[in-house]
Amino acid sequence: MRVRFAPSPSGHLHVGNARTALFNWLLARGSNGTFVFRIEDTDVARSSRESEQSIIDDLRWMGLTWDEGVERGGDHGPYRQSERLHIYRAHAVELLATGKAYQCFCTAEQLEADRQAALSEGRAPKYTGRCRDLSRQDARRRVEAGEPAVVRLRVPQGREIVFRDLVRGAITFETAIIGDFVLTRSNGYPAFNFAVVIDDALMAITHVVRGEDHISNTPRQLLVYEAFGWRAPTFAHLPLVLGPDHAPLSKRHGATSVAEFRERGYLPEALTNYLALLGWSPGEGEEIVPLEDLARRFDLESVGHSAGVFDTEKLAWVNRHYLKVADPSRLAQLTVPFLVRAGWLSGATPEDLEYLAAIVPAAAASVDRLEQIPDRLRFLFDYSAEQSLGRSDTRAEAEAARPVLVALASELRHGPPLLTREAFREMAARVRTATGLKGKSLFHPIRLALTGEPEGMELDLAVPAIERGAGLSASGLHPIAGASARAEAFLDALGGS
RNA sequence: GCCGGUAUCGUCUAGGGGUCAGGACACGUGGUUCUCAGCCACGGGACCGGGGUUCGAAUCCCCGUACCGGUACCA
Repeated sequence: MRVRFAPSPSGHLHVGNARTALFNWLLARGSNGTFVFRIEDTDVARSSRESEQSIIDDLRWMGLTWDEGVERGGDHGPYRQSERLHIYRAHAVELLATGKAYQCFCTAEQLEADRQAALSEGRAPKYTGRCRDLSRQDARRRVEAGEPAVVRLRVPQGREIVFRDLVRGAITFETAIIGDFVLTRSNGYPAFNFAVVIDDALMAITHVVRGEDHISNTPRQLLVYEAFGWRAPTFAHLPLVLGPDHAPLSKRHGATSVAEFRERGYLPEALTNYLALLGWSPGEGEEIVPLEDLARRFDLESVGHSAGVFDTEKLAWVNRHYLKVADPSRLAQLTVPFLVRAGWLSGATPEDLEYLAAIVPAAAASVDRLEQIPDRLRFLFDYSAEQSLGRSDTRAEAEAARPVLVALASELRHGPPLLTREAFREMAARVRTATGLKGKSLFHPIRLALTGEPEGMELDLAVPAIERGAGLSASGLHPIAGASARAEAFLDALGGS
């Protein structure tokens, strides 16, 4: 089995296309097949190398590597359409020679007028065939005179084109509604339906798996295969990805590109897992299916037939799962850019990474995305007793809890650093004994004094994180005040008795 | 307009001539005796409409309707 993903490099990789790429990749991986990556850059105005590179980066980030294609090579290259122009030209000449295609000199204005006329008369707006019967001599003369020409396929009329779609079954089209479409544009570039067929045929693609928006291109492409006498591949059309309002997913729905999801801190395994289950189901209500399992179990027959709404909430839930099971040091690495952006880290030293690996998982377990981790770790790097007490409810609570704060400061002054959750719990128990307070009236003031925040992660996790951070020296991290210093500062800021 | 496709909780879906129509996300309630988040438990919530076939239709057939795609010298 040989499959391909062939995006046009005109922007970032959209999640809809990413899913198409994923399904193709899964098919190849699951069948020991070959995944070909081709770039369709014949629309010169919209294509760019930057887009191509970003698509490549996004595919690699998702873990979708290709066996043949751009930046990798292979026996069926080149893999960039702009480098295959000579191939399309030769094939256009071939069809011209056999009379399967002809040159057309109609101007854009004529074509538009024909179209309007057809529409107003309720006819199908297809090419009228004005140049269909021009003699070759005439055509050659006009071309030599410098008249711009396109090459059109001579579409046989009165035929029925049927193909068996692996997702939807038999689909039928009448050629009567298909006009003689353009194969080669007047600028010499091939049109989509022509280039695709030549590439897929020459690259020996066996299964064309693409979006549903290509269904009506399929009969045209089948006609091109037929004109060359080539055997057509098997087709499978995937349902589209929609936004919450059932319109095609677009920027106004929020993030739509893989790059954006990466930047917001979604893990690649979460995106691929989510995308695979949008339109395909493993069956028995399974929701978490890692990439390797997907490759083993994915099949086109159980791909759904209807378009799916991209649900960011569900993606977030999947991401949370992978965040919880992610390796701590990987998590630490992935969080670095976000901490740098927050201004709490310049360059991560191995020492910093070790520290982060110990604390980041606790923060990661309670957020949707990596992007939100700095906020959960704010208590480490951005402690300010004054600022905390600036909140009136915090000040009131702290004043009422002065005995706890005094006992806390005293315990911290005399005791060792609280490097473990046990050490913290024992210290808290001593404060409870000293004050006779427990529960909320004990712990909440401690939270306020040591983290500077009314909410946050469990204290027996937060406090050791503070203490370990305070013990760090000469690292790239923003300095972290220790618990004892915080308790003193908090009491100071609270003012006299 | 014409051509093609699609239709199960708000969303992703399982199922499929007789089921309490199952799961997940989201939502609501409760629990986790510091809080937020998380996590756990429980709860409400669906077969597009109309005909037909049948003892029986959400399931099969037909007709509508809605939505999506195409109808280009975009891909």
